[in-house]
Amino acid sequence: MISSIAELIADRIGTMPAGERRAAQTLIASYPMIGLKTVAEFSTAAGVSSPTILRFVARLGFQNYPEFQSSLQDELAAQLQSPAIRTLNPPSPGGGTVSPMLEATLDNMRETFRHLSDKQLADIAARLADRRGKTFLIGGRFTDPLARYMAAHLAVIQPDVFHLAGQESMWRDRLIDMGKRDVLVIFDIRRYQDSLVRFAEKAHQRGVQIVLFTDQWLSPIARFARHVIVGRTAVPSAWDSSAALFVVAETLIGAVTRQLEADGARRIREMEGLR
Amino acid sequence: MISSIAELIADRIGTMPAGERRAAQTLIASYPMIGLKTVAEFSTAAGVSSPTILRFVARLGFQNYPEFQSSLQDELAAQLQSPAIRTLNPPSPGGGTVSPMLEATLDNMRETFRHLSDKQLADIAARLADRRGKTFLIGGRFTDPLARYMAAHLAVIQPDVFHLAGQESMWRDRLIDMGKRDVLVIFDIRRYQDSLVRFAEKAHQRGVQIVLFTDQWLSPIARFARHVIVGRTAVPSAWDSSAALFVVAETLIGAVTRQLEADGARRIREMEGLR
DNA sequence: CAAAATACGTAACATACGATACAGCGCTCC
DNA sequence: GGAGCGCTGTATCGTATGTTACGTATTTTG
Repeated sequence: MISSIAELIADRIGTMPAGERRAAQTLIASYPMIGLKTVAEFSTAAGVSSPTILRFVARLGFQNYPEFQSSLQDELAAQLQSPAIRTLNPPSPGGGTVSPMLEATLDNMRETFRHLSDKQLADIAARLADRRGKTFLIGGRFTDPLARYMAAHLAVIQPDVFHLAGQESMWRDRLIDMGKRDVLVIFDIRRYQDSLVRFAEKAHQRGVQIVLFTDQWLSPIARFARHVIVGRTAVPSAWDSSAALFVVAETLIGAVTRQLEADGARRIREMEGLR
Repeated sequence: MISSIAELIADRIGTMPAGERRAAQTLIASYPMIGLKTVAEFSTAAGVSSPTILRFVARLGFQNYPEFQSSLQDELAAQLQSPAIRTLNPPSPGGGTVSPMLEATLDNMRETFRHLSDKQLADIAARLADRRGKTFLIGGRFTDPLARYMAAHLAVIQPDVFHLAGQESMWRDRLIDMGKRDVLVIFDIRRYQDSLVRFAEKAHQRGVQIVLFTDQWLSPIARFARHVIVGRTAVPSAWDSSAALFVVAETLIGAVTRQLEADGARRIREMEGLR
């Protein structure tokens, strides 16, 4: 059952030639506004020629372009009347792989933030923004990209941000640079890595403040951590989801940025200048 | 402060002559759809002549009818971007001041998945699971961690998965290994990196199938991409959010895993054995 | 009540828009 | 490697659309 043009496109995009597919993607990207404009505007937006646009709408089953536009308008009108509508992506029943995953992820995030107070986040942000020490970030097998992501952003707004990459021996040697003014951000979810635990313990012994991102079963590193952020990870998949932790990380990045606004803005401008 | 055309009309409808007032009322009655149609349709719907419609829009301050329509469209687009979800979603229960960051992120994900059909994801998953070629992943300055995250997972369930890291010259040389059976997954959001665009173009010329993760402004790489995934990135922060793309990536990882279940399970067991 | 001013519609006009014919190109399949 | 097919863009065409001029109707004002 196909009720919306968006579904129609999704259904047939596979059988379309390259040019028309670009038209389809462009339309979906800013659905449905582009389709309400003229053929010329649509075509330049998609980077194809006008006839390709017309062939595209013809392939969707419309006799001409105005008919296509009317159809889009009707859809929009219906949508505006009952705002709760879900016509774009019907709640894929049964075998649908998307919705359960998305729903679970959204739930995870809500749950994660429910157990996370503003004060906690503010404290951690303040710690990360306090520039008397250095910031180190590291993660496990699947979570190291989160550490990198956070490091990439923090490094823009402040100096002395280091992502610990490569071999274990590499970053173990960096311990010598770490002291009690420094912060170590660790991402560790099941199955917890021994190497990370050992590393965290040694860092802790040196007085390093540890901020731990982990799952609801708590990495053993929690023992040594000054701040623990617990993210829900359960999703209907063979893998655990790090999405909730990712969002917390982004939130923290935003908070730290705000705190360093004065300094940060200058740094960012300087960096822009350097590029 | 007048921000919408509807307000503008309400403001001036008192000073309008009879015919134009009828036009105004007709427009308000089925706002804004009638205004997107032709002058002729508008005029018959209002029971007046075309020139009256034109005088009406002129009185509102527009130079001509198309300009008026564009304005209506912009308004609609803005309305669609921040969906009525605000009204659907109870404003964060529990009284806790949940960060607007989280709300925006959740909205972004819902919006992102609204524009993403099951079929589209299934197609991409099938392509990634098709093990006749290799899979390469790469990302931009802030999105490369997403590429790494995806690569880390895919590499567990199938061979020939490569994350392209390091210097531009490094991965440019890998082009020689790429052919038309191979897939290149690229993450690229504003501000789009020239180096990535060039790389994508060369890969495309070699017949490599490109899967692009980008934002709603569409990286120029969309030109060369076989599949384009559009994620919303707007959040109340100095940075754009990649969280929606992250969730899509996780969803894809899950889908590919399911498709490779037979092979994948064996591989995973073997790997466990090796650890 | 008369006269002027304003409002409105009819009809002619020009433009910009969608549609089409055709040629070049790349791709696939013998 | 060659022949055929399908896709795409350029250029052209017809037309629907917005626009304007002008005459008639209606209201307003002295």
